[in-house]
Amino acid sequence: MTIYDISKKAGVSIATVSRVLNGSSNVSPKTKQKVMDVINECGYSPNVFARGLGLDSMNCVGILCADSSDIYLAKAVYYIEQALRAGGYNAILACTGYSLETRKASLNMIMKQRVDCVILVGSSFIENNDADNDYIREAAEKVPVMLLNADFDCPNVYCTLCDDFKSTMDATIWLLNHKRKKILYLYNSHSYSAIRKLSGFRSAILMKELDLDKNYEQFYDGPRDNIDGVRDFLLSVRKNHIDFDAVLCADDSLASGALKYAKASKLSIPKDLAVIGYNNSILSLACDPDLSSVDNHLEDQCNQLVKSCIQILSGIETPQKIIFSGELIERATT
Amino acid sequence: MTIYDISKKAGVSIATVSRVLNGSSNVSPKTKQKVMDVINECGYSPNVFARGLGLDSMNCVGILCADSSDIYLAKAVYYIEQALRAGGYNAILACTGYSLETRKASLNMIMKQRVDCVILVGSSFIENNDADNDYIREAAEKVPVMLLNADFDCPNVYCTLCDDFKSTMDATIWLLNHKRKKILYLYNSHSYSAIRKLSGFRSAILMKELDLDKNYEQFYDGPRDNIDGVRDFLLSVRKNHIDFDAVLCADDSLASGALKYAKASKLSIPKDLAVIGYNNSILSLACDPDLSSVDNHLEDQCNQLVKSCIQILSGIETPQKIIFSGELIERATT
DNA sequence: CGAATTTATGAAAGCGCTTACACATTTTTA
DNA sequence: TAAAAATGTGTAAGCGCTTTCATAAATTCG
Repeated sequence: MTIYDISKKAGVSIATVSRVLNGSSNVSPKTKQKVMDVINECGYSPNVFARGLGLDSMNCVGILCADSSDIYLAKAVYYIEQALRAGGYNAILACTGYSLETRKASLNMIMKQRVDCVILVGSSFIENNDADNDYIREAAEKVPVMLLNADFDCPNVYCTLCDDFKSTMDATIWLLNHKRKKILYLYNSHSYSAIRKLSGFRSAILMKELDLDKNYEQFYDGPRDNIDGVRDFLLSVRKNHIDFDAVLCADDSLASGALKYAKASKLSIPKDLAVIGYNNSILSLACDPDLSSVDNHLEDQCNQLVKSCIQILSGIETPQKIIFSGELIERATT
Repeated sequence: MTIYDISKKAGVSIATVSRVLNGSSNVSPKTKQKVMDVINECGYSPNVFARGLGLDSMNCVGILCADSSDIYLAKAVYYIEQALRAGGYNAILACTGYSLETRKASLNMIMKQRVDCVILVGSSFIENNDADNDYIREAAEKVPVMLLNADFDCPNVYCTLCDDFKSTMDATIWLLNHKRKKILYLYNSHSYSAIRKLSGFRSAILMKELDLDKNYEQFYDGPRDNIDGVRDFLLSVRKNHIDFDAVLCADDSLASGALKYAKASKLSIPKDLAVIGYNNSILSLACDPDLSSVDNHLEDQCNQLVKSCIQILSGIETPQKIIFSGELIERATT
């Protein structure tokens, strides 16, 4: 079933069929209807390859993320895929892992698929050493690059992010205002947003005219979903005589580990220890007690990102940076 | 940069370039090397559309799942995508939702993309009313259909699944052998695997010569990640004078809710109430106490599924059904 | 009402690749 | 050593679509 079959049945040329298929204006209503009827009757749909060859576009965008099984990234990928499909685009997915090399390889692979656009999900795509970000600049020379949760200045790169700096600062201030004296900041990534969060934490400390202390910025270097590992890590931190009455976490899984730590240390939550997570994922409700967490409006961010994406692909001008703000959801751990 | 450019630079015809690109045997080693050198030098890669047009294949498989943000499905999608890519295939992802209509629509959409194969992730794709599964049979007439976690007899359909019947039966028997008298089976789906699990539960009860009681098979009809909803649901079950000393759950999120229920009812775990989850996801470690859960070797299943998939696409004969067995991971809730 | 526009349609030339077929060259066989 | 077979390479015909350009038909205008 090709465009020729349709053109024959409808008694028109293939050019006309193609025109109605592509919504060209120069077709008379009668002809259009006639062709549409035949198309529906035959259940015809054009061959994507041939169409791609002609248009050099497949109505397809590439979604890259480090690890689509990470709860947070999985949510993001889901929202993005849904929004893309609602907008008439297909999504091809590639998980890159966290290393620069594998990311480059994945991006190349995706670009070869002639996607109309790539969406990079997660700030781990941006390296702190700016020279290492050339791979993104190169991609942006060919197609629009959308970044979720990262901030990157470059033509043809569009960012949608949460103001992690402010959210973390606010959460820290909130803790300080609620009588917490020694807040431990716990993080597990050196990505752009992780760094921004850390700065927010520091700024809050300084703003309250307290002293910065590196002992209160702990980096957990284990696998992301190893909750017991986080617990053990905090136990060892405590053993080093670092005393804290609150843990502010860059991620809910870390916070989940912090709760396990509290239990292992027989600390009462939130009396002896306050815990705040980040992302407000399902983990924050699976925990016991229910975890307070910073919600960064992921769904809104994803919808906005895709909206921008589709606008750009339609040739409509679009702001290069859209910033959402986070919100502390107070539950039983604060 | 097209195949013509390469052929000129290498001083051969485009047919020869195409041959080395496709690993045809009829090229002399010298020519092959010469062409490869030019290709590498120019960083050329063939246009996927043109190639697709010629071969009617894009080296791409479609992954369908109801909801890629579900922890379990997200893991599966991740493993599958990784394995596919390692095998040289691209993955296009579509989330279908749980209704038959949206599933059909998504499958149609994916088929139009001329994927070489579709992978249906999760037993929710199989309807209990067999006539409703015709949409899968139709798809299977065009491309191989791989099913994860479902059992479906049909030419060109290949299933990789866990023996949920046996796993659930074993878990039930385990509970009975450990002095639990009144086991509540809690589930939230009518999918194929959910039904299989339920049968496993019933078989165990019967095997121990106990009586089946519908009151001990409770269906939770809320959103999948609403842990508090599960808690409330169990509270209402209890209020109806249904007394139980163990909850066997079809999913970790249900089990997570059961733990919340225990806490709300001031029940001690596992003394007053034993809880077993299913899937052994990250939730089972975020819970308090650590949740016992049935592990169904998801990663192995996914790798096997993709292995089968690639074999089929390479024309190698492959078993139509591969069954893994589950394993109860005992933790603090039993 | 005839000339100038506008609108609707078709013919045909690509898009970049694969591959059947033809042909030239080399190797094997009797 | 000539005939047969195997090997290596090129030519050209698609694959199914989009789109330019030419042309025919309908509309507008002076």
